[in-house]
Amino acid sequence: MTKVTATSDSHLSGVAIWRRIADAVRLDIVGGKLARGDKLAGEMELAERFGANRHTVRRALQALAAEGVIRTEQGRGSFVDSAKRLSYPIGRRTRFSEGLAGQASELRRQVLGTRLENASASVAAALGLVSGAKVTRLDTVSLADGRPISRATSWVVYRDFPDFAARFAGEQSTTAVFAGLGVSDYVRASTRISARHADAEETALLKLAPGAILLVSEGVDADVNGRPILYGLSRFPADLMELVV
Amino acid sequence: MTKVTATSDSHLSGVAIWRRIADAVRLDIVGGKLARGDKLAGEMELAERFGANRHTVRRALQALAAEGVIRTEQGRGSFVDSAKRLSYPIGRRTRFSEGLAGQASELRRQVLGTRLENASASVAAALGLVSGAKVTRLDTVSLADGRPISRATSWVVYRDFPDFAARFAGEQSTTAVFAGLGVSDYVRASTRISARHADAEETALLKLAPGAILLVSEGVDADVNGRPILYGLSRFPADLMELVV
DNA sequence: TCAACTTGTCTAATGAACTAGACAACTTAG
DNA sequence: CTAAGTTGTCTAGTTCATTAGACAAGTTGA
Repeated sequence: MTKVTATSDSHLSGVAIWRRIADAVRLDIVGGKLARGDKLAGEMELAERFGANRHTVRRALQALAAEGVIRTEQGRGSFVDSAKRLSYPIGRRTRFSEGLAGQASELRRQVLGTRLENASASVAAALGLVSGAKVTRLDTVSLADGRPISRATSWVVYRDFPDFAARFAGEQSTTAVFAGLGVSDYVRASTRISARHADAEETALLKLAPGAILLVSEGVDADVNGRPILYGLSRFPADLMELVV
Repeated sequence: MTKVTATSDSHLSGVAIWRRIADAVRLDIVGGKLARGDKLAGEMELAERFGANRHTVRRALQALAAEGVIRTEQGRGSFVDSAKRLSYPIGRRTRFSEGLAGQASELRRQVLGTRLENASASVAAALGLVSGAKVTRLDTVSLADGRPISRATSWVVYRDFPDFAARFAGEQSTTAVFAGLGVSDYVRASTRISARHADAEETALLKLAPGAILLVSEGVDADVNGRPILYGLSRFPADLMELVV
């Protein structure tokens, strides 16, 4: 378990001690050191381990209980109440549902909306367009067993696929939509991965605790001729997901 | 620029408002929205944008100035004083120095130490050993232009490469060490990527602000026959680095 | 039943975080 | 030079984070 230097520099970090303790304990759980049903150390022992007060530890445990990660019972202790992280595979043939099959019993992609917009500098660069060119934007949230696990935004060149938005309403899968538009196959041309804190909108949509960390995956899909067809920006809660290359 | 809902839920997140503002502004800088030398919005405008007090914004800017990300001048404003994120390539032939060549003028790997230890459950599983088998552990910190950009730990099967630790003292590159041990080529068999907050030791070694986010890359290198030879765990400051697949 | 150990709840005190307002000091454009 | 706009620095008050100690309430095993 990771040690947190408590009192000395909590005011320098801007991150409350109870949150750092909660993060450390959650890491042991989603990282596999503690399995579902395991008993956590007692509040006194945790307080000593982190060099903090028992009340501070209690606040961390309350946050984890509110997230559904642990469950606390008076007189007995706290127990792990969640599973390991899901692994999202990334490769040349990244497909959403195939990769997670077997790790969750129910996968669903929910469309937040589509709209036509002018490509920003970064979107235009990724798709090989001039800045301001028309693109179709698709916003989605994906759920595994009812729990949100990713927030994705995709941009498609409007000139090449004017029907993209309309077709997506009927189909649930990007692969199927492109198949209907004459693109029988596509591959991931490049992927960039970074990490940051979730903003307010992401916190709400992904039902996260405020201040949660996101893994951000940014990539371009290209057809068999290497022409860019889709630019995607996916955000995964780092506590729930890991990316496997 | 990302909006932060300020007063309403700062106490629920455990992350101070000034830190969230600092993170949002830093994200605009390392993400490329603001270039070196650009002028930031004024303190009043930032305060309004984030729904916070000017004093709170000032604290965020002071933190960024202390990190060396911006520079503030009385009567004039604040200016960007740092460059974009470095991109670390990940693929079947991940090599440290090759990938970053051209992005920094000086790359250095510093050996913190080597030691013989018994494989933990996760290390044993990755290398295909029984738990407790002897492995050589190597701890390093890498620097680009004098700035720490990664903290890595590697484990090598002792039985297969008993001289690994000794040889690493002379050579600076893992590739060169394996070449001297008869492994002419090796490839990355698998990579898992996650993200979390830095702990106290990582914060110190990587010279980070407390509470910084790390990208964690975990992978196994295998020789041409597919036999695992090295298990590596690398941690990159998410503000300085992104991973490119 | 009893003793030891667990979590739950209360009071109290200190310091940091945040807000609010005012004014000084500096820079720039007119 | 002047006016407008910028950052720097005070004071003051409220809320939250953290510590400390004490005791209640539930669980477990001897």
